[in-house]
Amino acid sequence: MTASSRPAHPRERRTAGDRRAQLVQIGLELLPTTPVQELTIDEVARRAGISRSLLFHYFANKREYYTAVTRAAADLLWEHLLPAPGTPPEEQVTGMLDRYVGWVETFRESHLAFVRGAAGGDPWVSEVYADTRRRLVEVALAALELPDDALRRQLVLAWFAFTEDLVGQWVHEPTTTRPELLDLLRDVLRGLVGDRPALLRAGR
Amino acid sequence: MTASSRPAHPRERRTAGDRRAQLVQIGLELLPTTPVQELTIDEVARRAGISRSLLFHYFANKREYYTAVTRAAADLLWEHLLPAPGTPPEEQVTGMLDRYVGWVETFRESHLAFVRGAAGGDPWVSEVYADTRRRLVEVALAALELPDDALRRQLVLAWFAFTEDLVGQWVHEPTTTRPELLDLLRDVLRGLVGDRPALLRAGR
DNA sequence: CCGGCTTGCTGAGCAACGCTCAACAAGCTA
DNA sequence: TAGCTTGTTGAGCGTTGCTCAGCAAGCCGG
Repeated sequence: MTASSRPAHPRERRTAGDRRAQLVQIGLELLPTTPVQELTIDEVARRAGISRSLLFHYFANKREYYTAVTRAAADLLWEHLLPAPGTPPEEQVTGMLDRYVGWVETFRESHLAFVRGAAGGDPWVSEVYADTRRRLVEVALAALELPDDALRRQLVLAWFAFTEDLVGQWVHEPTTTRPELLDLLRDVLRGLVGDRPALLRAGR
Repeated sequence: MTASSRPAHPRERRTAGDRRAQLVQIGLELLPTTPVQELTIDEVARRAGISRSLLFHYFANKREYYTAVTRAAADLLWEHLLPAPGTPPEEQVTGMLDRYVGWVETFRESHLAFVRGAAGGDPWVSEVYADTRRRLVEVALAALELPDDALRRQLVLAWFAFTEDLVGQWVHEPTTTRPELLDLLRDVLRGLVGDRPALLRAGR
């Protein structure tokens, strides 16, 4: 009123791409403290220094926004896990496992929050991570030089669930050494789908 | 207006216990179609034929309501899985496994919706099912006549995650026969925590 | 310099929903 | 009849997701 008609924070104008990226980034930063679906448009807009309306200019609705955030988180994980091209097959799986545990160790709550959000509630969000997992199965089976029939796919997916759960517990209460954990996980996987499966008696 | 001042549906007065049970029951019926946290008070009250206000008389807030619904679902599962007293130990685990698969086969979407809701999002809801799982671990380890040290607990919990995931996939795409599935799950468990563990090299 | 176009952006406002509160009413007891 | 307990409701408030008409900043052709 007393001052100029310009707002205190002069309106910051960005390109569409920049703004979208910023909003997703803010979502990522809020992930550890807030379940994805409970992010409020108000809070995100406030942190971005924009109006609520603008967020709806970039995302049709709230769900589209937080699925975008979830996808961004899944992509970060995916890129971190993927073996460098040229890695010999036998090292690929151990490498991915090692990096996965490292990832969980580094981000702890943040990652657990992501998994929770991805596992539960909204089907749209679940589908995002389910997609990433499916791609990881392909990579894993290829690295193990095994065919990916339906049964093996299911077993590797279930082994992911096992791994996620176990590593999640382990970072909070390390009941074994890190190398032992890695060996265990690799042995379980080999036992499940390896070419001379110790467990997979149910061949077809 | 034209008729008496009484409402069309004459007010149905119930005891506190009955009303609470009815509301929880309605929540259970809505579970398969709606993620727990997205249940609207309006919808539940409408189905119960009461005002929104009354629901808040029985549950302090929305979360308290849907955790009650979740707990009810978890209790149903728990009661269905528990071995009958007097069952010989070696039959207890196979029996629980058999009943678990039967449960998932029977309720399919309903159960998957429950697991999703329990796994994701709201920590309060997660805790409800986490509690049930912890009790199941105790039962399982006792049935296997194994000590329940920290490592074994973690492994059995992770094996639950494995089982839930695999059975969830299997009911949608049966890649093996039912007995083969049960054998596989039992073998994996034995391999993980048995007294001569095929996989548990990481002893402490 | 001006009109017009594109496009990033906002404010007012609506509808749905969670939640509160004062008060009514049905049944019991005295 | 009076009074107590307790199941129940309607009005209403604040927040939140979402819409819409329109402003404003930069860029263009004339």
